[in-house]
Amino acid sequence: MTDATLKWGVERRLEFIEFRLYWEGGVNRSDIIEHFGVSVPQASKDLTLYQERAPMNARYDKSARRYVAGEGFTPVFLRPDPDTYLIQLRQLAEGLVAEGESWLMAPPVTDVALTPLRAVDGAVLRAVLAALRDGLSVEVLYQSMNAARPDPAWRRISPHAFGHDSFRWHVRAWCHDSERFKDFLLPRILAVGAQSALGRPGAEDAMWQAIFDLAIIPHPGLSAAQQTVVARDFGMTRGRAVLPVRKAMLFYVLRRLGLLEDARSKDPHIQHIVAEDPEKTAAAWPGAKP
Amino acid sequence: MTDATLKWGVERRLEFIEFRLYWEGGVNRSDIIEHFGVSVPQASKDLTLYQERAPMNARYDKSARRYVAGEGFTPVFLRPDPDTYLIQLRQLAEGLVAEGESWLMAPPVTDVALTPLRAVDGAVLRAVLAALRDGLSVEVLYQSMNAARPDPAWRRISPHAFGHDSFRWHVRAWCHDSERFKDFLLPRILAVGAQSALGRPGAEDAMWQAIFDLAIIPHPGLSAAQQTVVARDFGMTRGRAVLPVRKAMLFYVLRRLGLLEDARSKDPHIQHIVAEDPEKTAAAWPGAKP
DNA sequence: TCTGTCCATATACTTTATATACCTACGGAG
DNA sequence: CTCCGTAGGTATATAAAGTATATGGACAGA
Repeated sequence: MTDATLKWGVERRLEFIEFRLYWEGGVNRSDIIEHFGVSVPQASKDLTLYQERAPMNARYDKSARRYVAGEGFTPVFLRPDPDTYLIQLRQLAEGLVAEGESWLMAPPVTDVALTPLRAVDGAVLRAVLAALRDGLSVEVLYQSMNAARPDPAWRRISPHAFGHDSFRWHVRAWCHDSERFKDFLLPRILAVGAQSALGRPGAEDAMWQAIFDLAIIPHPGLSAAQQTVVARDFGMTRGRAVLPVRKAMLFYVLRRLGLLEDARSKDPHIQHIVAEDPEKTAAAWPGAKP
Repeated sequence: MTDATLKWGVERRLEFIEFRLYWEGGVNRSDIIEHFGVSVPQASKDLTLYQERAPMNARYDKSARRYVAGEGFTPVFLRPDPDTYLIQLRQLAEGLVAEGESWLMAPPVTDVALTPLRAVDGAVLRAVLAALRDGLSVEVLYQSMNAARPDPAWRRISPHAFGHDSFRWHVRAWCHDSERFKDFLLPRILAVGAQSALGRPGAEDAMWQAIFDLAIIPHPGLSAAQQTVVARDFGMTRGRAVLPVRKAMLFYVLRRLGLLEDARSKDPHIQHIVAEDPEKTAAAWPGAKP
């Protein structure tokens, strides 16, 4: 029993073996050889080592000629969390990783409704990250939706945080021109210029720092049984859930949940939830955003 | 010049060095030691090797005591794709990976509007994947939203594909009870039972196989300049974009894009796009879905 | 100037992995 | 039923990778 700590590379291979056993039902010696480029004997050794470390998890099926997951499988090298699988499936479906790099051997046919748009420029992202990291401001050529500025214009921003509206990436930054904290869509930053001194630190961004507790309940138009199901879907306790949301992000959360307009007047079979207090909710976000 | 092919583990470390240089601006020997658990001399060797393989990319800043990215940085071990960074940032912000496992050293403050719900049961996912992979049906205890079945009930399904509505995971399956192809929400499958023979293959799922070409245009209520910006946001050419969508996924795509109700009557500053042909679009999806 | 912290490198040693070879067990084609 | 082909296991010698330990240089800050 070598209880010694394993090398990083070996541990990755054992993790791979476990992943395949757990989620794909089985693993082959050749899988390891292909994925990690190791030799035949080394792959055999890895399988032997895995069986030492996790005795009941792998069982050789002579007929199928591969290792299959044992009955009382208890993961040792990875969390038995469905997310470890579903993240990879989603990335594969969205084309973010190549088939060969993924740990999924035989992924199911998968469709993702509306893969996020990916039009961020690498140089832009690097420059914004650098400014944020170093506590500086940076000039950006920004395409605003503001009717007063139809063409892209240079402005100086002091970025302090990133936000994702489940569709696109934003930068939260102090705008030196309008002297306000604002959201800037990363794909609308067309070019970057020079760095200089910081405008205002993120700690002063009141809308970013303030949290609004968004209370949601099942749509009252649903039957009692249906409301129970919706409550379970959204992890509600006693028929309500409270989501703490930054005020700067509230618009995006409400849009996502379909709560921008009057949710109670929508078809409850489409719009499953409503805001508990629509007026307070509507008052919490200050007008339309980009 | 050793042009030999590198070992998997070494290549991962060089990739890590490149990632840190490119996205975080610099890398330390100790970063490598901490992340991969190698010795001090080995980390030095890796840095030397990286400089051999990618001559202009790393430059030692004696003052800052770390390697920083060179001027004409040209990635060798990874794609200069912003997604490689943003995926990790998002996973970190959603708590899907631990801070230590991530390759991000100093991630910016990040907020994600509404992290996806994660209530899928591991055993359920494994059983559904197994049935799908082996071409079998499986019994599931399903909590329907159907008013006729308020309580969870056992039914048999033959799964053939996965779908993600950008919020939750679904399984597309033949339902043996209602004798139709349907969507089943993974979090609403409470338990799984025995496998048996396949009902109908996925090839016969007409709504899944059929593609609807969803044409979108900028909201006509926007100014011409704003419409141009929106067109750019959505990757439109000549003011329109066509998204090929499976009919089974159309409901989710339309809901996501805010096109379920009459988009033209909404505030164009919130609802940026509309369907080019709303009637054809409305006709393409058959009524409300779960 | 001294100290602590980075980085680089040299030597001897240990561990890991490869190449090559040979063995067993199973399923299907002839 | 025998003969392949394939998938898995193992043994030995050798090459490669990595460790432990020690030495030295450069720089920032006290």
